[in-house]
Amino acid sequence: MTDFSPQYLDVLNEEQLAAVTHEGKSLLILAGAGSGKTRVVTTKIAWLIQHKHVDPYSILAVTFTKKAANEMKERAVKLEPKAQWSQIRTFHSWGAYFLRRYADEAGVDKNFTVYDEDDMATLVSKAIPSLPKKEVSQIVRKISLAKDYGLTPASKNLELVGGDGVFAGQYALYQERLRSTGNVDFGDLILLPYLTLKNNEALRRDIHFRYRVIMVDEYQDSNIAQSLLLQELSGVNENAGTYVCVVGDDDQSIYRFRGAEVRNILEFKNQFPGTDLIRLVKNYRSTQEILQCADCVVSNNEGRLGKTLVAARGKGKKPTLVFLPTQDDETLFCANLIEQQHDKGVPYSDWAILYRMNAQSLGFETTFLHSKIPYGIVGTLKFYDREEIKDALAWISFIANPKDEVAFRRIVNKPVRGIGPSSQDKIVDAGLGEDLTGAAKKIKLAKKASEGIEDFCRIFDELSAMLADDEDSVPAGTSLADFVKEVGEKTGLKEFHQMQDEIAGTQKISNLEELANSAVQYPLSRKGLLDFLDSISLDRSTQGAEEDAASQDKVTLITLHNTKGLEYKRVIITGMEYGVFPREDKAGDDLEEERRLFYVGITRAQNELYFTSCAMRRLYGRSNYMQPSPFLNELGKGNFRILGEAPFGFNFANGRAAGAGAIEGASSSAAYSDPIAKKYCKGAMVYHDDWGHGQIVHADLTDEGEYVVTVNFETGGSKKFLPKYQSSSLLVEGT
DNA sequence: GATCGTTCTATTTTT
DNA sequence: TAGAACGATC
Repeated sequence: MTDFSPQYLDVLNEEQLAAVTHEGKSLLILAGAGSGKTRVVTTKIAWLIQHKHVDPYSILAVTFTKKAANEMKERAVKLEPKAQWSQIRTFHSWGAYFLRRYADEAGVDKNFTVYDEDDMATLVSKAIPSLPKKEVSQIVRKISLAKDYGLTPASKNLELVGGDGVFAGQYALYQERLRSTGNVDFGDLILLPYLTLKNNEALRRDIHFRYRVIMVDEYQDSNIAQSLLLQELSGVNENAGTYVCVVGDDDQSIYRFRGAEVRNILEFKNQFPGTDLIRLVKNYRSTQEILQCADCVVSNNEGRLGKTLVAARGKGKKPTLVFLPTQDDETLFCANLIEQQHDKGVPYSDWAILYRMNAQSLGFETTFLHSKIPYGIVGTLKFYDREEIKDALAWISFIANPKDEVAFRRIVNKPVRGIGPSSQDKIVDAGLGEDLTGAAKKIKLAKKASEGIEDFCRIFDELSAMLADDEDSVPAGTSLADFVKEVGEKTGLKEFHQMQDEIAGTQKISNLEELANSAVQYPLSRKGLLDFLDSISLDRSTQGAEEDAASQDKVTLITLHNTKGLEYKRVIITGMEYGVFPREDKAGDDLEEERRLFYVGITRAQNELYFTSCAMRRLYGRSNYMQPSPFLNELGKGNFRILGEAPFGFNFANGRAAGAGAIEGASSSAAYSDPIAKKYCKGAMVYHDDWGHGQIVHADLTDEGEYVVTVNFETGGSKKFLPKYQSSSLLVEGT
């Protein structure tokens, strides 16, 4: 490799280059939507290794989603193969890595698995008996939030998450019970590394010695605990000299309700003194018209650092706001629009339908099914949330860590082995904090139950015996898939779910097979099993759904939240009504977050953007008169055109609303102000040097924002022209 | 432990 | 409206 070959720097714009080559204490990159931030981060990693001779091993780059982490790693390695030695992973998977490596220091079992919210609920209801289910899930939410805020049961300010003295006690009981299982929950993956580092100076030194560069992507989505962890990791308050670079967009922070704290990004420069700020505002994704709307909307927010995106692409087509009578008209309008464009060669996969609530997808599904428009929904029933998958995973988790009370309870009596809740309680009480199979064998149970336990333990032993203790003794030609398959067979789960399949026509068996297949890349060992479980619990994403839509030419139905990081050629943001978006209980900071969500939605669109708003909508089985979303008034004067009739009394700064019933295919009546467009308008008769006489039957803008017309010639042919470049060969007659 | 009828409730969800 | 959740019953 040549010592100096940064051709990859040539493709960067000025700000991107400045961000890549920045040196100093720390850097905050404010990266607007579509501004090429992944390119900047990956190039920076490559540049540091190649040009600044930073040891790749000493670079840590964290993101929030597995998908983003994979993409970042892949692109960085492409630029600089040595980046494969850097740690590029999600915050939580780094936490899992840290906790396994320093399990003793952190006080967890090396073989821990990660509890999700359901598991947490089971634990809460066992740690605090006789609580109604509703309260249990409330407590779980509060505990999760507390951990996101970096709060322990002993923390003074639990009221930050709405917790009082009672809650502190409940949190403590849960925590005690959780520790006795040896497992961790999601919050622990951040909070425990933070606490461990904070209380262990020697370990902290080691870590500071190891990580010299730390980068965090999507920093606007970080929570307090993550910010605290970053401070300990980097040793910023101890002058450890680590270079910290965070990238984010305060305008795209949409996970406040889950503990994300915009203030992390707003106050970064205070936490990391000497921080430089670079803004990336050149947008390579959307047309100028779309970005204008986005900017107008988000400038209504007060709590922001402020930036205005600049379109690198053409002006484009004005977004369209469509007023419709009912939600059924809304789905029909979308279907017609998509179908109409499809007839003209626009693939279904160009389109995404965005909505605030999952419930809104239903109407679109029905209509699309009816119209035979292929669609895919992002983010519904997740694979790993399915009953049969959870059952199999509970068995696998229990074999990894037989102290796992939650997994034990889930599987011990499924299929029925005569071990009811009271027997389960007896076993768990006797064996809290130890191998529960051992405890189960020791204590005295009813005849039926003890026979069941014998059976259960036999299965456990047989399955455990399949796994190699160390990597060297893994038999050739095997994989963890063999084990997962055997879990289905031996435990009776397969038989159990086969019955369900026959009764309800479900896909449980094939789901179990799919689970086994996904384990094929892991070795048949204890380590392989833990890696497999980690890969599952740390990637609960709606994997594949987006790629699926593109590869199979489907319309994407998706919640606004789920669109973050994605882009589509044509976007329809639906349900633009007060009460739906924004919800009517939103005010202050919450309203600003809703507005950011709108901003995220708008900036997903590359070429075309539509908003739909209904005068009437069924909500919770009731029909309601709706007011247009106040956000529509924030789109900015003249930044969009209107189809349909705005509800009475709703005046737009923007002005003109088309007459009643004027709902039509959006591209057919475009009013372009450009003189060329005026001249070559729809209906005009033209003469072409080569093709003869004809008429303009259609006028539109291309993806690049160029004015394009379709001409039908007397000879029968039809052809598209860009008049801007054809003014001499394509003549308008009668002028 | 399964099934049926009644009652209640109702965002968003990277890990 | 629709689903989950709970209690009563077999």
